[in-house]
Amino acid sequence: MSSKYQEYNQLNLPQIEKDILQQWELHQAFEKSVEVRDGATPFVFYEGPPSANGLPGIHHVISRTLKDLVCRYKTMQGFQVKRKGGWDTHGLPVELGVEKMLGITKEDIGKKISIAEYNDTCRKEVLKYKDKWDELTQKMGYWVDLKDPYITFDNSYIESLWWALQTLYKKGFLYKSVSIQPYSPAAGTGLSSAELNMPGTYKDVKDTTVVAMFKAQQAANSQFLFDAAGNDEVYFLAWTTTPWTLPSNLGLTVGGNIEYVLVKTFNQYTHLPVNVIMAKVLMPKYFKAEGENADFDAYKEGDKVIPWQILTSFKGKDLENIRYEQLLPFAQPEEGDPFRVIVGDFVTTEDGTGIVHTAPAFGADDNRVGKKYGLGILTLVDKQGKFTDNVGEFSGRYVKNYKDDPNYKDVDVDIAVKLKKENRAFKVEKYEHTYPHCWRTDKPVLYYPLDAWFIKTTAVKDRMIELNKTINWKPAFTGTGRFGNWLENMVDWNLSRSRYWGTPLPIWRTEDGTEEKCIGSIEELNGEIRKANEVLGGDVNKSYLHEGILDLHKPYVDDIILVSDSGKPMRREPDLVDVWFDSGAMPFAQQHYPFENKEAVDGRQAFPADFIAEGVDQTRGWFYTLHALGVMLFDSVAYKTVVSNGLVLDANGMKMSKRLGNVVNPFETIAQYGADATRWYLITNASPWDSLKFDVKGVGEAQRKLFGTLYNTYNFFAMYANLDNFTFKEAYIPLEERPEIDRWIISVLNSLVKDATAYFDDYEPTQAGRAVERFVDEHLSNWYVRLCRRRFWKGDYEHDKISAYQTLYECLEKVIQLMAPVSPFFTDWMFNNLNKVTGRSSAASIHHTNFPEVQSEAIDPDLEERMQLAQDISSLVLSLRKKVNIKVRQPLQKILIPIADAHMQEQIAKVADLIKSEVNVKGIDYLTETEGFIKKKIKPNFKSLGAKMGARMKAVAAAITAFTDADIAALERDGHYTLTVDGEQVQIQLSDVEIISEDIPGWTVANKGALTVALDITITPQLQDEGNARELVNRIQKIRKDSGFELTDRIDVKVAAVDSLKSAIINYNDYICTEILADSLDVVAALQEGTEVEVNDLKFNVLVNKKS
RNA sequence: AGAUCCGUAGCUCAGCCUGGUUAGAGCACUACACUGAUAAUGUAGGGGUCAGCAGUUCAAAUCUGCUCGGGUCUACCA
Repeated sequence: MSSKYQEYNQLNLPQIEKDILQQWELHQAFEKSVEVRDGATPFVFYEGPPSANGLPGIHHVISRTLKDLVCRYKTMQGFQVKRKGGWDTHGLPVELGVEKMLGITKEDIGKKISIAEYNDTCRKEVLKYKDKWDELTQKMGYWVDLKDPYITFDNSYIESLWWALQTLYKKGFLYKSVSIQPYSPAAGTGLSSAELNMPGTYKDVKDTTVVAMFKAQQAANSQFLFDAAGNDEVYFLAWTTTPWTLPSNLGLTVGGNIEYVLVKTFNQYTHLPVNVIMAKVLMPKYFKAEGENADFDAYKEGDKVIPWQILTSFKGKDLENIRYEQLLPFAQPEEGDPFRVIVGDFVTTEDGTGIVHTAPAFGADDNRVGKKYGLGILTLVDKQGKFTDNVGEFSGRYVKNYKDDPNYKDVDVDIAVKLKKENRAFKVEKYEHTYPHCWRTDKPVLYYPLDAWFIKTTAVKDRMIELNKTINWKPAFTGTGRFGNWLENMVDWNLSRSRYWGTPLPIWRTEDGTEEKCIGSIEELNGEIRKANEVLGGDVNKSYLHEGILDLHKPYVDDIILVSDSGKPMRREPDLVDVWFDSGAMPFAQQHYPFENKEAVDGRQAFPADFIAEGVDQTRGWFYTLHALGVMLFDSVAYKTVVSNGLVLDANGMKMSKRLGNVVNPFETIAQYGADATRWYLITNASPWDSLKFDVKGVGEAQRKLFGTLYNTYNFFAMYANLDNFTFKEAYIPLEERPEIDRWIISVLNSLVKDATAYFDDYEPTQAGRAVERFVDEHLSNWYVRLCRRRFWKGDYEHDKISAYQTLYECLEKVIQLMAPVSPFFTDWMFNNLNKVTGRSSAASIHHTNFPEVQSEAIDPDLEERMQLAQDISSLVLSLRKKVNIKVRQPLQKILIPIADAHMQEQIAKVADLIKSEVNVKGIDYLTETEGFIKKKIKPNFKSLGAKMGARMKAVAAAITAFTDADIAALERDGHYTLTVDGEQVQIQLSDVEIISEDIPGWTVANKGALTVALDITITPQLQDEGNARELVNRIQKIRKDSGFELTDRIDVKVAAVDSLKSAIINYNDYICTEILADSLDVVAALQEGTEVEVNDLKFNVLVNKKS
């Protein structure tokens, strides 16, 4: 233990942090913070794994600060919080990075470079920036276990994923199907949504669009149309921007509640009379108003205005299942019941005709609704992007110019021409819209049916929605809004990715697809490997027979051939699984469950998480996959509380991106301002879920304001505590034996502890931090310390002084504990500085201590109220002094305060001494209404009055405002008053108005709310003397300080005082001497030596000599 | 295009859920004061069509609808 508190010359946060980091490492502070809670209730936290193939940015600092502070807080609350770090290592971004680095494309893999080599490169590259990440983790003070992280490419991790996949498989949740995915014929590959969202992929293109005419078939369910049309032909109109999909059309989708009309008119190309069906609200797009009910017989070719007439109208659902003739009958689907009108919820009347041409092969919506109605599927375009051989005259033609053919003819145009000729086109025009393009080839993407494996999440949709309601979402609207909607509209989870670096799907199939096996562990696979070799013989799986499989990645798993129950060879389904499966499975995969740690997960010790936090962009990513797997595998939520933090924008509100070059480098910010100030700024500036405009100036402000103030307060304490040898060795002085102001700050401190605890418990660190800021600045520094300064440097080391030290010490001790979760370095530094001397805590670090508990008995609302009164009154008096230009150093006789009730007077009386010394007046006079000369003002209380008066409110308010002094007096006397409004009598109560003492005629007054203060500004000669004495004290103190004297040095003083000061020096000689620690103070006639000073515009010399 | 969040002083944010009549704070700016915490502090001042429009209401920054601007997610769909 040290006997002196360390004093400092300057606050250097970055240096403090370096020192503390060293100590943490030396003493294994993090490990110990977990150890000290051995046996305590676990608080389960999951670290969302970052991908280390990109550099960390400032936005990573905010989510990690959030995670860290919750974990530190819960540790201080007595929970054991294990934090296993992790790395997300698979996936497309890794692969794209490697391809870029090697200068290859996907097609080159397996040709120019072996899959084994490629994957080895990925494995190395993915942890490229691990060192940088580790450095950030350390420097920002994020406590997470980096020594034993989970890594998603580890065999043990993948084995857990396989267990999960097999479990889902056994439950019947894993199936193979066709899905419509973005596909680039030019590149010959499917595209991920990430690739589709790369900048520049969406381009404006001009396409030929067609409103095609689908001829309805006459039948019982369509008879109402034909009745209206006089048994003429009836056509459905459907618009498409991709006419090349028309040969694959299998359905027409309408909106169930949309109103449609049957219209009699002419085809503008063939001039034949037709009857067409479309949505009513879209008619103006196709029909001119003046054509309505025009003369049909008079119409002739070339007329600008085409006559039309509505024959009947009906709802979309009336059209359901009406059949129509195939538009371009080149080929028919092998199965299904096509060419029907169906109902879908995605139909809008924004554009087109309100009837959607539906080709299940080329649109996700189309496919979904097609499946629902069993339309079948017809794919007349091959993977090169050209029509198949069975599309008549269009066979073999590319649907878009994928080969850069200079003679390419737009097939859409030819289809439009054909339809025009056949009286099957109602309108053909160019249309400009945005369309996605392949980022690598710049060619249009098309949506194409590809084989894929799915997880049937829709089977547990209701359960997922139900369990989601038990999750504590911060902010709540993310859970009900964004996430809730997402669940409501959920589709099955497409697991398949045709890539190389990822978790392989552990499914082996016979060639005909009739038999398959889903493998759930390494052991099972090795058994199957040997079995296949025995049954199939030869070289099958030869290289895997001895040691079994060593790496669960491609290409090794693809070498393995298994055998089906009927003895047929089975090969692995070539897909990898979506990386989101990797991260969604981390709760159990990080534990290598169920092969290890089975009890921890099954016994709900390590599952589900009590808390997770990530960026709001993870809502449909990690948050979703965690939830889906939690529900499907364990019928449980995966996390009880989730905080989604917003984005970090730059100072101008722009998203930070490498492209714009506005990324804030976290290392620089931390180096300059320190991690504590950075963390504090990030947490307190905006709620975590609001997007944050990051401005380094704000970090500087946090540094100056909060940390600077605390540091000053500490230094102040240390300076005097060292002089007095205060080490908290005396017994704790009971609160009731401490002065008012001590009990007040302890009361406020405990209120703060109460509030901060509630905020932290509610995952509102922003509110907690702001409350702490208010306390440190307004209450502790600018009121308590300022008012108590004299107590620390005046007088003997006895009861009052010890009380002050104990009080200030306790405030510092507890406030840094409240701050410790957010700003771990500075608080630990101060904790050590304090604790080294006092040894109050046996903990080696603030992070091993228990969070302060509220002492409710210390909270005194009355006390807090009257101190607020004292602050307000002081503030008013100071403003009055300013108004009449009288310095605070000049004592004044008294202030007058009108008193509303006895309680108020009692309250003020208790803090009268504080007020008097703060504003330098001799006394306080309380005025009650009996004095009679206070001018009062009355204001209606709208809230209570409004409820009673309703519409008469305005008149009542006017009447009250017009009250005379007599009216007010009457109301105060009787407690009620009857007034007449619009001829009606209404009674108002005292509680319906607010009466304040506004003015005391003849006095200088100031108001704040209901509080009024008047100041007596008469300066008597005696007051003048006292003021001058204080001026002199001030000047001599300055000389002492400038001369570098110690606080305790005694002095002799000679003053060549001018006449006007003499009486002050004589009358207040003792006072002055005590203040300046002088043994003698003499007035001399003239003085050559000494320092020139000025008081009230008079200059004279003062000589100060230190006694040896 | 849909969903959702955001828009209050030059800047960063409270207040909105639960409507109440002079809309607050900090920073920055200006002036004055204070000073044994001093790169701190106090007082005063300027600075706002609470994004816009409409509605509900005696009363709207606050509730409702629409519009505009910004962000995010989902989709790109006829």
